[in-house]
Amino acid sequence: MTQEDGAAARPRRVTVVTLSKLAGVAPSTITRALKGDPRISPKTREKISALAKEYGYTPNALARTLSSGRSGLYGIVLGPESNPLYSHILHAAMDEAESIGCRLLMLHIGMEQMDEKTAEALLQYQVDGCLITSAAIGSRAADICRENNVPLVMVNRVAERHGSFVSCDNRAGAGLLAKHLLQTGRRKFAVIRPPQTSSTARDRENGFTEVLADAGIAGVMRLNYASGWDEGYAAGGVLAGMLEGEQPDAVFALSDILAMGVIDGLRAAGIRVPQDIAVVGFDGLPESQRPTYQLTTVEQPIRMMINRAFKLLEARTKDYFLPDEQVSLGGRLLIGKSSQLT
Amino acid sequence: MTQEDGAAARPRRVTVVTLSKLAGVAPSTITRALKGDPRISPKTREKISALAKEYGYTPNALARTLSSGRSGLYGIVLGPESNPLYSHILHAAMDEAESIGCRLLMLHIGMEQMDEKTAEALLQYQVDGCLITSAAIGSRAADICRENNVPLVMVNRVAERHGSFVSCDNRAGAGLLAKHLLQTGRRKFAVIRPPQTSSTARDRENGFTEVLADAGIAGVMRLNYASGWDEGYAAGGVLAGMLEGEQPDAVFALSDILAMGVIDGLRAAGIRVPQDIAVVGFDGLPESQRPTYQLTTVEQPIRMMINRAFKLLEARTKDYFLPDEQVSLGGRLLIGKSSQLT
DNA sequence: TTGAAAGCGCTACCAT
DNA sequence: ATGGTAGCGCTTTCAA
Repeated sequence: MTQEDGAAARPRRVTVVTLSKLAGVAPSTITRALKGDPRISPKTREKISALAKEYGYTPNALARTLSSGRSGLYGIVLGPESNPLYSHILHAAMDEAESIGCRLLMLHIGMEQMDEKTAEALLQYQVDGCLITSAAIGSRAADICRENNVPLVMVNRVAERHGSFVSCDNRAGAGLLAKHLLQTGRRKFAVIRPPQTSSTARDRENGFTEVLADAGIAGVMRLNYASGWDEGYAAGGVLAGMLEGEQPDAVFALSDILAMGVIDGLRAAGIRVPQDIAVVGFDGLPESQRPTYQLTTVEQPIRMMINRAFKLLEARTKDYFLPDEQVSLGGRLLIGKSSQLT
Repeated sequence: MTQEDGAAARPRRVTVVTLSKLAGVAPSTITRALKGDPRISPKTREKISALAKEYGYTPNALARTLSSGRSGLYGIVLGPESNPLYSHILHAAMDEAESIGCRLLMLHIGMEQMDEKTAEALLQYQVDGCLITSAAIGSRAADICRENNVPLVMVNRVAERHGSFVSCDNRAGAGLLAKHLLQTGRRKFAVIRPPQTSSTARDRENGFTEVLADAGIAGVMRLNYASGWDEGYAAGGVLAGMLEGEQPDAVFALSDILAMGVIDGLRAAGIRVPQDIAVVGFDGLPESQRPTYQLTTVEQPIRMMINRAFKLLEARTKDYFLPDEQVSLGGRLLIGKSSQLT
């Protein structure tokens, strides 16, 4: 197919060759000048960058990838859209990507595992690495990545078998919540948790109950509910319907979005929060801090987590065989009116 | 750099050439066989696809793009993460992309305009087109796309000057809301709107007030508030503080997330919704249908909008010079308890 | 029905 | 300090 077909003969995009002819130098000189190679004379460099600007040259990232092996593209996999946490993670990732000059390929959203086909997209588009937040990765998909040296970093969930990850210190954070509830006089506890135990959920639950156990409290009620607002609301209704003697006076919902549902569910059934029951969550979503909730929770340092995750990824892009690295960052206890009134 | 450096000599990825040697045919035959070219004999085709499977061949999308011109990549630009609408749009777009076999490059999130640098990424990664939802595109960025024949389709906002777009019929939808409020006996109206008037906001506002005007109601109160929950909450407080005679008995918040804030703000100030004031929104977010809100609103047919948007994009990928096309889809009125009790 | 070869745009290497 | 050239992996003519 030549230039002459079609109604309008549109100008072909300007490439390094175009510029090289314009400047009367070799293509390689163009490349070097534009990427700031110190061996190029200031004069030549200036002439070339002037030309590049004038002709609106934009490098073709694909061609570059083909010859250099690096695409500047990172894959990202997000958890379900029903949890605002992932919107915030995505936003943080976008900002971080921009600051380090790379782009994000959206691969998957949802609770289900990332499938084989998605993993193949990682290869097809030659991503330099992939950020996995929450959604589990299928073993087949993980194999594909390993076989092809695509670095993977998990955020907000630990790698099941091996791999690098960045997480909030879920155990310690949950411990802070337990201590706070004990200090404010609560004695009868319930944990609302997702039925399938992710590492994150497990750590939060254990961190919570261990502190209680240390304080001599053993019997913690456990209720299984999927992790959305709707399920939390339903759980709130169930808690509200309990007999006087059975009803807990403090509830730890393993995520904020769940906790928000619990609060609404309790209130809809006439239970006062925090007077009758205190509710605490985990994540530190901005939504959970609205006046209607003022949720006591542990704030995950999302931006820092994302920053670290990209650092791990970048390092493994340069050297795939670096050993796995695990980063745990402390969360900050936010005390709101969902657990005490003053 | 040869294969021999590094600790482990990892196998080079299998390519068409690898397969061609294995099968004893030319590389072009591999390409043809794998893409189902009818000229290849069934026997050869089968042998080749068996080999491809056996050796785990994955085509390199970048190399393909370089020679064919099509990347199978679409850019996407989203509005601010504080509005769940965009999470739902993103999810719908992911599903649609999967069903047509392409991938999404996340370009920008937020209210600010998509900048020049982002537009350049469209060229660098040779995207086949770009979906713009809500965030305005800078004129410079639009120029870049036009000059380089990158098709653009807007969703949920009309193109300012020219360009294709898909939107919900905002005027008609808002009209439905007005009619409903009139039918349920409301007579004193307020519109809560964002200070900067987007086309979407304008259409909704006009569609609403025109129906009111037809019913002989002229004096509609207008309050300017940015479009998040927080601002809605503040607006609710302001409405609650109004004098008996001035207070409207029905409020149209131009988006659901804003309406949710308004409801919470009113209730926090002791105003009953819907008894004292009816509140309606626009979007049809799942969040707005929670028992705590049960918002009366107009549901945008998001999945269908996204489907149409991709169709427009695909068509313009094949022929950039197709005329602009505008699609408007009707929204569905959802009547909830935020506007009437029964 | 298949092969050969050119070329997409860029970079890296080896010369000079 | 700069030029020349091969090659990344795939597709697409043109030939056979």
